Amino acid sequence: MRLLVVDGNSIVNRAFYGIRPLTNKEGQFTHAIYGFLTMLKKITTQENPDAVAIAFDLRTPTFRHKAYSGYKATRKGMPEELASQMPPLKELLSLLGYKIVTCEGYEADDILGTLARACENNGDECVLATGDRDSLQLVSDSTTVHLCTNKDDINYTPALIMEIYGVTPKELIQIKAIQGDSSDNIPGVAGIGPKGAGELIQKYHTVEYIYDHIDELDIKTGMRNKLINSKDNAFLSLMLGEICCTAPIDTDIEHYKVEMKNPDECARYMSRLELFSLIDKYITDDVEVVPAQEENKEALKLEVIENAENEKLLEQIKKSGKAYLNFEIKSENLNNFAVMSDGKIYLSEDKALFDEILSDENIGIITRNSKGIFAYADKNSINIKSLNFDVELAAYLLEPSSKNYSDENLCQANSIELPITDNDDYKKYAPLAVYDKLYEKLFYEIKSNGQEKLLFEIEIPLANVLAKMENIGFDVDRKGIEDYGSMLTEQIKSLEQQIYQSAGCEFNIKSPKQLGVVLFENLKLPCKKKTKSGYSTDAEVLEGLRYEHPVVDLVLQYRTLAKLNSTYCEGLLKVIGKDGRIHSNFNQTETRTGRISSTEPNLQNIPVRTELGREMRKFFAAREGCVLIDADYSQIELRVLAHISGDKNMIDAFKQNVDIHAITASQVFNMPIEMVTSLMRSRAKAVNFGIVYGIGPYSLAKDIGVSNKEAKQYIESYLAHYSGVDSYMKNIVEKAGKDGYVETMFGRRRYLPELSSSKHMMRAFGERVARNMPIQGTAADIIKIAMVKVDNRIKSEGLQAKLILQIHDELIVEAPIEESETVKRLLQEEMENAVKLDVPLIADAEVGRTWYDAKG
DNA sequence: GTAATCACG
DNA sequence: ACGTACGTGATTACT
Repeated sequence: MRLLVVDGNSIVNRAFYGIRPLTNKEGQFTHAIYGFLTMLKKITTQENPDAVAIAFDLRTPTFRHKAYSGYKATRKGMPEELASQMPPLKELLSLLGYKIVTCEGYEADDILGTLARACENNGDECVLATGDRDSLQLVSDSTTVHLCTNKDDINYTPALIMEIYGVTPKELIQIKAIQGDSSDNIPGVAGIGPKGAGELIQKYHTVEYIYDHIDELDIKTGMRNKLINSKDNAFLSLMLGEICCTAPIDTDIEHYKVEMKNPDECARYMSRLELFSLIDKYITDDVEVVPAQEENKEALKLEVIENAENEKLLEQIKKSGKAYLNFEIKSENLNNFAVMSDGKIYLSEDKALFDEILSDENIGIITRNSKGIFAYADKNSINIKSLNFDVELAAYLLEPSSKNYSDENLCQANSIELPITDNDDYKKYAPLAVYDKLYEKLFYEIKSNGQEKLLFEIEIPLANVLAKMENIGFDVDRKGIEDYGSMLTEQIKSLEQQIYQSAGCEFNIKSPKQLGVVLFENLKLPCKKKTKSGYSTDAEVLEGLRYEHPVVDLVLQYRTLAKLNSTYCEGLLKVIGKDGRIHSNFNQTETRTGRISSTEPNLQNIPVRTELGREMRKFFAAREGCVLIDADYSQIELRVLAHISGDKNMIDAFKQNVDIHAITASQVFNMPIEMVTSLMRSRAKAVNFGIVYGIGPYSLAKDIGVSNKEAKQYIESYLAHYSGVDSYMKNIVEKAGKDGYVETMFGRRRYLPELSSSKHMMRAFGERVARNMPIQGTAADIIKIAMVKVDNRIKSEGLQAKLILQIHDELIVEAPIEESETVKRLLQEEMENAVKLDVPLIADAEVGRTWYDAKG
C-alpha cells in the first residue's frame, strides 16, 4: 500500500502566493483553493497513492509539543485573504472524499512524521508532499518527500539527499541544530551557517559527538569557541528541529482511502466558487454524468454569423448598449471585424458599419485593443465617444507582472470556459463569445481593487494619446543619419586595424568570448570579474585595465562607435516610414511599474550622456515650419518620495526649490550648503538615487568608489536626517509582506511573491522592489495624467501641436513655430499641475528645431 | 533561444 | 554565509 500525506499548510501557502488573486461573484477569494486542488491533482497523478491524508495545523496553538515559548513566536498570522479560503477549501476536500487530519498541540509536520513512521512499521510506502525542506529529515527507505517548488517538483530519496547534502536524512536535523533557522526561531550556533554546519556533520555526524569530544577534534579555534559559547542553544535547537513522530492520530491506512460520496454536491460547490476547470479535473474524470454541467455545455456552442443584415444588427447592438469588438487592420485599413452581441459572433468587412459602431455614443465598446481602435479612429477622423472597457488594460492593472494577456490566457486565469466549435476558422473568435463574462469578471476585480480611476481616467484615455503619438511619428533627417553612419564606419575600420596590430592577432572584437581570450590569455591582463560562461569584458572591467595595455582603450572606443552605428544609425534607418518619420510602438502593458515602453525602434534610449552620442539627436527634428518643445520633470522621483514618505526635511528642501543633491550633501556631511564641494554633491546624488532603488552599502560603495564602511555611514547619516524616509522604507516592506503587494498613489499595484520566497536573494530583491515600485510607479502615473491633460488642452485650445514622444519624465511636442510659446507654457502648466503633492512639481521646457537643441 | 553588452530614465 | 540598486529594448554571438 502507498499512502500520500499532504502538508496542507505548506501547499496552500504556495498556492496563495503563487497565483494571482481570483474571486467569484460573491467576492470570495478562490485562488488558494484553485491552486491547492490543481497541485493536489498533479501530485496524485504522479504518485498514484492508494490513500491520501491531508494534514493541517490547528489555528490556535503556536507552540510545539516541546515546551519552549519562544518557538515560532515571530511567525506572522496568515493574511485575511488566505484565512477566508481555508474553510471552503477544507469543506471541498471533505466533499471530494479526502480525510483531513489535525491534532491539537501538533503541527502539520508532526502529522507527516507520525504517518511516515507508521507506514515504515507496517511495511507500507509513504510519500510526503510539501513545499518545506524541513520534512526531508523524514526520508527513509520507505518514505520519500515530494517537494513542490516553483519549477519542477522533485522526489527526495535517501540517495538523493546524500548526493545533495552529503549526509543521511537524520543528519539534516543535526545540521539544522547548528546552523539554526531564523524563520522557525531555531537559534543554532551563533556565527556558523549552512556551510560550516554541513562540514561538521559530514565529518562527525552528531551534535552530541562533537560536544563530547570538543577538545580532541580537529576544529579551528574560532569555530570551537563559537560551538562552546552556544552549547545550550545547540542542544535546544536539536530538540526543536526534530519533527515529532508520535502524534495521537489515526495511523490506519485504510482510514485514508479516498471516496467521493456525492459528486453532484461537489460540482455544485465548485460552480459556486466558480472553479469550473476543476470540475472537469476532479469529477468528470471519475463520474459518468454530471447533471450540473449539462446546461453549461449547451450554452457554450459557438455561433458565428457571417452575413447579418446591418440595420438589424446595429439596432440589436444599440438596444443592448454594448459592442464586444475585435478587428484586424491590414496595411493601414480595416480588413475585417467581429462584434459579439447576445452571445453570437457577427463577422463583417463593412467599414461603414464598423465606423458607425465606433462613433455612436450609445454603444459602449468593450475590446482588448483600445490603442488600435483609437489609432484607426484618428486616421479616419472618427470621434470615439464611449470606449467602455479594455480587457487587456484591465488585466494589466490586475497583474502587471504577467507576460501574456492573450484572450485564451485571460479566460483560463479567470475560469471562463471557451465555447466549442468544429470550424477551425472560427476558433479565434471563441474568446470574443465570452467577452461579456470576461468583462464582468475583470470589471468586478478592478472595482474591488479600487482601480476604476486608474483604468477609466488614466489608462484608457492614455491609449488614445499613445495611438496618436504612434500615428504622427517623429521626423528624422535620413541623409544626416547616413552621413553620420559612414563617418562612424570609417573610424570603426581604422580602429579595427589598430586593435589587430596592438593585440598581435585578428579576432572578432564583437565576441566577448574571443575578446576575453585575447585580453586575459594572450596578453595576460589581470582578470577581476567573471561571468557565467567566462571572462567579463564589460566597460567597467575594461575601464580598470585602460592603463595596462593600449589595446584596451581602443576596444572601448570601438565598442562605443559600433554601438552607435549598429543600434542607432543602421537600426533607425531601417524603420523610417514612407513619410520620412519614425513611428515607434508604445507598449502600455509591458512594465511592472506602470511605465510605458517603446519598441521598433526604442525611442526612449537615444544617446544623450556623451557628446558623440548626443549628436544623434540633431537628426531628430521638427518638420518644416515647426519646432520641438521638450519639457522634463525635475527630480520627479525624489519629489514623489518626499511626498509619500511625508518626510518634513525633504519636503522643506523641495519647497525652498534649491539644488536637492547639494542640500542632501549639506545634511549628510553636516555642514552649511556653501561649503559643499562638487565631490560631496555627486556622492549625495548617488545616495539619493540609491535610496530610490532600495540601496545596499556595497553597491553604493562600488558606484562612488569609497569603502563599504564609508558608504554605510553615508546611508546611515542620510536616513538619520531624513527619518521620514527611513520609517517609510521600513513600513512599506512590512506592509508589502502583509498585503502581498505594493501600490502607487493612484492604486496601481504590483504583487510581490518574491517576499515569501525561501531564497534570501529573492526576498531581498522583493524588498527592494517594494521600496522602489511605489516611487517609480507614482512618477509614471503622474506623467501619464499629464499626457492626457496636455492632449486635452491642445485640443480644447484648437492648436496644431502634437505630442510625439514620452521618455519617462520628459515629453516632446511638435508644434508650428507660431504656437511655440503657447505650447511651452501649456506643457509646463499641465505637467506641473497634473497632480497636487506636498511638494511643488517642477517642469523645465525648452524650444528648438532639433531634439539636440530643445533638450536643456 | 539565451547570454553579454550597452543605450536610456 | 552570501551577494550585492529600480525599470526597460536592441544587437551580436553562440548553442
